[in-house]
Amino acid sequence: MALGELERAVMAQLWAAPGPLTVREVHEGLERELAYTTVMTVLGRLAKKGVVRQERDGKAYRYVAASTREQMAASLMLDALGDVGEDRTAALVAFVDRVGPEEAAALRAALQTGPPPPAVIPEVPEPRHDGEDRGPES
Amino acid sequence: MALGELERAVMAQLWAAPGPLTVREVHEGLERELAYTTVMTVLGRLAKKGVVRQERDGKAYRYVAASTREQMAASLMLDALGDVGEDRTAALVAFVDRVGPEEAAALRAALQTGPPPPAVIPEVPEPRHDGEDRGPES
DNA sequence: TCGTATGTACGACCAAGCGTAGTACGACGA
DNA sequence: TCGTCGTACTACGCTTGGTCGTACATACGA
Repeated sequence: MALGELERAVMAQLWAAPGPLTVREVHEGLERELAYTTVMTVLGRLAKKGVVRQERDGKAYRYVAASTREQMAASLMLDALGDVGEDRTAALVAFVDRVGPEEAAALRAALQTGPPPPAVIPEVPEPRHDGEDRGPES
Repeated sequence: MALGELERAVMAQLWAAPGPLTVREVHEGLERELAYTTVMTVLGRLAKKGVVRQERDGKAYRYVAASTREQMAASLMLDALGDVGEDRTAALVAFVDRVGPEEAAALRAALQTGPPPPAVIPEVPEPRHDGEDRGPES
């Protein structure tokens, strides 16, 4: 589910906003000069894809991103990792081998707060949940 | 640089093979019934994208993947991570929060063999290079 | 030498997705 | 009633990926 250029710009608007935005607000927030209907079409398509939600507000709609920017990035990373098929380990090695030191530190920290290295793979693959409320896990 | 369905199938063939393959070999290795020229076109397009290399072999070409499956997956993961913009840390947290225990273990191991946690972020963001030979870094 | 098999180069067609926008139509306030 | 705001629907051009066909070169056996 790759987004196009304009779609990404629109998502950036939604992510940057403190709350749901109307089409008009997104339209005015964009750098480019675009027709109002163009933004509306894009928002409609994003809604159809499930990456944004429409909320009725009087006669207008307000749009809000269905998941955070970080969650979406994580999903894309998972997808990329899934493409590799079997040997995910090697892919992860190649990955950490190419991230910068800041990212490596972030990974280390995130892994420390996680569960201790399991001696045996537990039954349930996901022991803890705290930020998992994305809807369309297709 | 996302690949299509057929393109991924062709890449799977190339990755599974011990060495460079001719168009004919890829064609015969594919599950689907396709015209020979279809496979040739796809290989040509992959070559134009830089994900496969052509090597002359007599009158025929042989095709080989430009990078390993794991490197390509790592690249895609880096791309996804780059999309997030600023707060890569949060994205990485969300990522490790959703990988399975095996992947977490692989990440831990990879991070241990890596450089020690820097006390201060150095000037150059990428202090070490060892597996960085992908060509078209556009 | 000629036909056939093998390969490559190039062009073409179609479907889907994205960027862009216009038009039609309903609700609402001046 | 009329202009404004907002939505719904349609449309068109471009790019990309899947799928081939045709043309052309070349090697090889009859």
